[in-house]
Amino acid sequence: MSPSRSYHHGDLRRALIRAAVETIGEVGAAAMSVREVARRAGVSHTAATYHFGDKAGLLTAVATEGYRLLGDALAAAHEEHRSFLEVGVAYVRFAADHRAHFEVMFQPALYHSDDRALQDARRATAALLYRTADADEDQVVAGVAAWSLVHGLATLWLNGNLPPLLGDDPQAIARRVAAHLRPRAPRR
Amino acid sequence: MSPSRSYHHGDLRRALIRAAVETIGEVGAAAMSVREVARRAGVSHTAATYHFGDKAGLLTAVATEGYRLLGDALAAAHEEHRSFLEVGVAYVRFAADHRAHFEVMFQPALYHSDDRALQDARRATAALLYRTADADEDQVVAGVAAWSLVHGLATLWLNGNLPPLLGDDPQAIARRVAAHLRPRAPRR
DNA sequence: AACATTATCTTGCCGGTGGCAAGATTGCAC
DNA sequence: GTGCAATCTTGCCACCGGCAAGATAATGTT
Repeated sequence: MSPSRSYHHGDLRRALIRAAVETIGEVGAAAMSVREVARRAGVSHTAATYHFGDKAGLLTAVATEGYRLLGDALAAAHEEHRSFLEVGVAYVRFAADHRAHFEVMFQPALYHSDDRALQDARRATAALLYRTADADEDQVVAGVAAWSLVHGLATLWLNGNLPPLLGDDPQAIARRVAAHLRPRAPRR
Repeated sequence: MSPSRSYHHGDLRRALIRAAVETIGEVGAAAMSVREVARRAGVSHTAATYHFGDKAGLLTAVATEGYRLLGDALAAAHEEHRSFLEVGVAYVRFAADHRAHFEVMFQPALYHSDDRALQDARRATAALLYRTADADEDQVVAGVAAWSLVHGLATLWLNGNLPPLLGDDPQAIARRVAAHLRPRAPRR
């Protein structure tokens, strides 16, 4: 169960990602240092470099995990409510519950955006947002509009650019705001 | 007119902001270093510290300038077209034309968000987005929806998260996407 | 005109950071 | 149990941000 204390540590890779997420949650992605992350995992900083190549590699792993988690959350919301709006709400909730992941995911300059695993995870999640299966361009535009709305709302909320008047519950705000999207041929 | 070559440099402050914007445009806000910016201005790095206090102070100046420029752009668009949609388009255009400013503005962790001049500029610009003069909460929500949409679109476009299918002209995309906002009591 | 004061910029220094090279330790294959 | 590969550490380097002290130049005072 817990191979924490041992010889070669067990699975440092996962522990480092955990520590990185934790650190980013406290000091922000820009201020995160590999050395600090390694310190939290009780390990030398070059151990991290060994597993991830470099700092950007570590952040690539964080972003990849983020896209997978987001995909899971969106799929679950869709499964449970069969509501496009609730998928949007789930998006905002994800941003609020996983600030660190979210922050990294949308700063591609911080990681290796050409990484294979990352691209796969990103593509899979994007497919959930604008159902790209049907090639109808108008539907893609509608999907982009929906994604833009919830993404913009999430980021503005995260960095405190929303008027305090609206309260501090991101999900409630999301429902009110998303209602301003013109409903358009929901399923095909 | 150009006091560029002289004794104490003339107006280093403006030159440093220029250099910072230029550097950020090339390497991103996170990778910008005060030393590099100072180098481009032909000056020691502590000269920058003298004018801005610290690195965050320099970025505060960049963000402040950004909010002012954005406010001007939005006001001009409103003045010219009297169209709410065109204000949104202007927002996206600003993000595309001033990537560096935009990138800094919406990463408050990078600068001193409690700075007076910054708050003033930010407040003034925000007032243009959801006309906060009328206290009607529903109108504020409508404004937040509009801002969220264009802000999300701008950021997604900036970091390459839009489907290539839509082309590469941010303004054209903005017009199509913004059309999905439910039109709501435009003027008071 | 001489001097003091202030604003502006430089040099020198410090701890911290990311990355590399070399080496130590440990698990595994056979 | 011996060789081999994986994993981690130590030692090093250049760069970074920030501080203290000092140099230089503009301005004000008389």
